[in-house]
Amino acid sequence: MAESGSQSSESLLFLTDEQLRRGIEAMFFAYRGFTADPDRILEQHAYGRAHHRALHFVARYPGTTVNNLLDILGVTKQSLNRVLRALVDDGLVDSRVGTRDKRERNLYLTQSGTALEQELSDAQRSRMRAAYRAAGPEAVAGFRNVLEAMMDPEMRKHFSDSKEPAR
Amino acid sequence: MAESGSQSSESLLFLTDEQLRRGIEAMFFAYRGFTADPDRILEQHAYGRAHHRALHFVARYPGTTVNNLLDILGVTKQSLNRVLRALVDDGLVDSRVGTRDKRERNLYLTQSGTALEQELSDAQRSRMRAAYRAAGPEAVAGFRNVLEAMMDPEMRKHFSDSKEPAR
DNA sequence: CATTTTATGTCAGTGTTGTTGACATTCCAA
DNA sequence: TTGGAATGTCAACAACACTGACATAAAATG
Repeated sequence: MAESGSQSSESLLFLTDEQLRRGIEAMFFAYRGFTADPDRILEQHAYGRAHHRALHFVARYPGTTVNNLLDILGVTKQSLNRVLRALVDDGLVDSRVGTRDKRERNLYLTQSGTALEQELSDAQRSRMRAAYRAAGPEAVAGFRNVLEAMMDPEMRKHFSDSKEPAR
Repeated sequence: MAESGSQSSESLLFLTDEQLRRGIEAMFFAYRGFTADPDRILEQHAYGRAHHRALHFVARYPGTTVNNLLDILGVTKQSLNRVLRALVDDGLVDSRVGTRDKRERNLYLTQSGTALEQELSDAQRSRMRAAYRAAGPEAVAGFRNVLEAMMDPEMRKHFSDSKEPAR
């Protein structure tokens, strides 16, 4: 991938504290933009980012268990449970007792859950698409490579597995 | 900047929802990694991310005013005030009545404030540097371009101005 | 000079999201 | 049958955001 430039990695990778600081601030400001659109939608439904994250990963892994979500989201079960309960009570998430292991709950989005997840997802994808277009194709690969390198290693599996999952 | 690839932008910028979803998850997981190291340090000092952000931008703009910080951080004055008061009370930030305009407060880091900010900054820069090194120089430019395009336009000024500020 | 606006600080109340700790239930597995 | 895993729930608490209201000082404006 890449390495199409004329200069070697070493000569370009002299990183001043100033350059790193700019990268840090870019993450800060960009993450605000990244969450801004979904936040506005969530507000209308009296939900927060925690609900968005739950909806996202239930949509991503239909039938996932609570424990799997806990691992991905990195919060306590009490915290996740509060959020999931609200979504289940409101009829956005269906929590079915596991067939193989009846202690587990398999989580699915209902029709209205799918609808909200789509609405949130569309908004977030729209901004991501615009940013990708503005930055250009090479930037997209670089963006993802830096982000992946910035993750905690344990999290990388959630990101790396199923490179292009069954579609 | 870039465009050194052999394919045109258009052919590479066919973005599937799947690719966009991966970008979204990359942001989510990477931001967690991005804040993980400072969070651990802050915990020991009974501070949170809000304190880190305040320290960062006071260090970045010594003598800045409360109003300017409010604009950058995008929180309410009550929220910022709580954080600033703690930092001032603990002797990490010096709040001096403005000379030109006495309504304003000019904010500076004290010696111990500088020390903590350095500690936090070092940790965060260290991870950023590692990510940059792992991803390579082309990735760095792409990373920053995508992030900048993802920001809300109003925020871009805080990021773009003083490209390489007086050093 | 009087009035208004601006910058800041503060108090009270509320909501979301996270945390610990404790305890109950269900059920797989040794 | 006992132990432990998976889940759910209750209570309490903390960080960090919010709104609304009010106070003070000083600049700006008429």
